[in-house]
Amino acid sequence: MGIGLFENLSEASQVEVKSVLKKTLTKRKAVDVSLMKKSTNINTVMAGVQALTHEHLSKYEARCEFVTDPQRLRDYIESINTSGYYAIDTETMGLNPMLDDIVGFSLYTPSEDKAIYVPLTHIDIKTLRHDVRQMSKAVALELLNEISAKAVMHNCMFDLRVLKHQLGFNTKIYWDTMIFNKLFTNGKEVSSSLKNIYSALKGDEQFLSFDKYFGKVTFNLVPIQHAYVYASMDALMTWEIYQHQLQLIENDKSCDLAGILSVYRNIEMPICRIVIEMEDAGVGVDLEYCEQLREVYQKKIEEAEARALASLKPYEVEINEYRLEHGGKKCKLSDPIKINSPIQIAILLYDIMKVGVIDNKTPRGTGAGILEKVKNDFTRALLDVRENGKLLSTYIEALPKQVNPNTNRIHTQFNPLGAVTGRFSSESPNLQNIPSANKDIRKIFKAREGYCFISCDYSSQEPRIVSQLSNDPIMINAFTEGKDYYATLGAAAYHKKYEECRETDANGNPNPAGKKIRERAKRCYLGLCYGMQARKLGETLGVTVEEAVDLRQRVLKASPGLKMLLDDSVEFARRYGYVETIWGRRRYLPAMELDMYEFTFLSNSTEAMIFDPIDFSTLEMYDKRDEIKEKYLKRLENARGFKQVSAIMGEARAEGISIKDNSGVIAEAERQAINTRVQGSAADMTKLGMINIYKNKELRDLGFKMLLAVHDELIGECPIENAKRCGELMSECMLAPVKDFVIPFKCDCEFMSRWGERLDVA
DNA sequence: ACGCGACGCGCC
DNA sequence: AAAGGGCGCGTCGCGT
Repeated sequence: MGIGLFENLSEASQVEVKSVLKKTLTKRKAVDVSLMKKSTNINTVMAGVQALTHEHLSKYEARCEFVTDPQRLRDYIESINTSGYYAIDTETMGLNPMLDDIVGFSLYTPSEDKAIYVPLTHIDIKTLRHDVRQMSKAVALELLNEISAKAVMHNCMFDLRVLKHQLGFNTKIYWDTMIFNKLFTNGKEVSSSLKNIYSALKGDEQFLSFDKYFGKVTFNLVPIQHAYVYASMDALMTWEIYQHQLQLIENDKSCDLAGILSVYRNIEMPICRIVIEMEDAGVGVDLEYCEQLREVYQKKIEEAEARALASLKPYEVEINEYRLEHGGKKCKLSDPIKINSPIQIAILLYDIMKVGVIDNKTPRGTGAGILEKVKNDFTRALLDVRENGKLLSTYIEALPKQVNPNTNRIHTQFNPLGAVTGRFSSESPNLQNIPSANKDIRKIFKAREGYCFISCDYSSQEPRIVSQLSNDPIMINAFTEGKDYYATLGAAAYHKKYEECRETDANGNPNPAGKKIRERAKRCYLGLCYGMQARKLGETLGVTVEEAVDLRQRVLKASPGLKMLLDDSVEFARRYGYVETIWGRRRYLPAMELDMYEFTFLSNSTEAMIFDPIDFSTLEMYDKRDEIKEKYLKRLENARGFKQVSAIMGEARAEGISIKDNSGVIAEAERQAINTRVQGSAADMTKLGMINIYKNKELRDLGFKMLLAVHDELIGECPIENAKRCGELMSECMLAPVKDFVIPFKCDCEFMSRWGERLDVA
């Protein structure tokens, strides 16, 4: 198969190639690489790569070129500058843009016939040395710096950082085809990968992903003559997708897409460089403190584990009996017991202690809620093990592993479109779920010498958004008067005075009765926004379902605007198949367009008979299909309760009709419709706040740098002496996007030497 | 040995 | 009858 790339290699060289490959093979993830799976033979692996690239990509050779001659690149860049726009894409050793080296880059501009690939760091597998037939990084950088045209990329968050860190090329992004695609298809089940978008665009051909072609083989090992078409095509595809996206906007005569386009232009594109600066700035970590914490928490866990095992002593006989009955040594209940195994815990709880079913939904669940209800020595100890174990493995031990050795800081990746609602997600590590209740963990993060953290968060951001969206007089009043919103809501719901529903009385003394009402109003209100049902609300408040139902009715009556918001969101989503935020971000909700019940007439059903060409009586059967459907729909509509519904569905199935119940996914989409408008608008607001902060010259001059975004909270760093002023400016910038709202917004600032450790600044 | 889904749980 | 929105990650246990 193919030409053996290693045929001419000496034995010794083969061994060396193998070691190089082995390193890279263990680094990368593999996805279905059938040609490589079975064999570790290097010849086969590389021949597979070659065969695949040849099979799929050789037909594009005429549109691609690899460039090692500086003069050719210089000419190409002149072309780029003439046309004013170009697409650029990088190939790298991995997916970490700060640590993984660049292997080459590709360019395309429409005034040239071909897309080009510029190889930089490929290895010649014959000599196992740097391939001499490529351009040096320094020369490439010098030439790239001549570009004055606007750059189009697919996922610029990655390429911009690679170009900056691995090549020293600092450039700006003009258009990002991935961001555009994600925004315009948000919520639909489509992939935004370059190859998938392009394949959909072309319709007739599947363009394979990096993994499909190269699997675990890093790109520097792919010989340039096999690599360049793949790489060049990335730039070409990006360009064509860009053209298609321009067309999409051009054709939108009714301006249906104006809202999303505005989010694209005014939020998501500007946010890119801001987030890149945050990621590159990183955040400081106290490794010695981590080590101290590790010891403390390890002790805590050992102690709790010992307590858990000791509490099982009374069950020793039962446990041994269970093991004997269930496979002895192979029993799932291992010896010693694995305290972190939910399966083993379930056996202990339900089969040995026989605590009975606690939660009907998860009859053998071992979650914290269930353990708290069982409440014996064992579950108490287990909860301690869980809690401290989580803290140890997820934070105390994991965070130091993420420290970049070059900067001694953690450089999280923030994905601006990581959540469908428009929120950021954060990964490697996730800095948006660092424990706050626990007072130890956040202190792992410390400000630079002479600097302090400033944290500025929107005070009750989502309730204010709800009030803005619903235009409810009670809510507007509470916020404009600066009253406690939930106390106001509680007072309106229970026809009491506002003062009676506050957590404290006029003198600042605790007011338990008021606190209770306020708490109920709050839980109920938040529950409504999340689509929580009365049952669950009752559970979380510790009241009966009846009381919960009553509470909900009271709150909805007290706040008619909230009721309208809930109803309108669902109605809008049902009519249009999507919802929008205040700023025009859209989330499609395909489930809203489903029928409550879907009918499939199986082969043994009446429908099958219509295909019998001899028996004309089946024609009559065909006509009856809709009738049958109608009949079942009527019955399902009138059915009360799960039992009746499933009985009807069973009956239908006996008749050869399968009925799919979509009520679950539709209800889920309804909850999402409501929540997305609220959460998504909040996300837009925070992002706009970030953009304002970034644009503020005074903040920049004061040495302020943004570091983290945690949904409704922004955290930055600045010299301690400038902290106070920076806090004021931050707050101003964050509030600017909502200055015209009927609801006043508010931000709270905190200054910290470590995260979670307050600092007084003059 | 490794990928993957389920579970459980940290945050807003 | 039953249904809380949005994330990422560690562990387990299964499957290949």
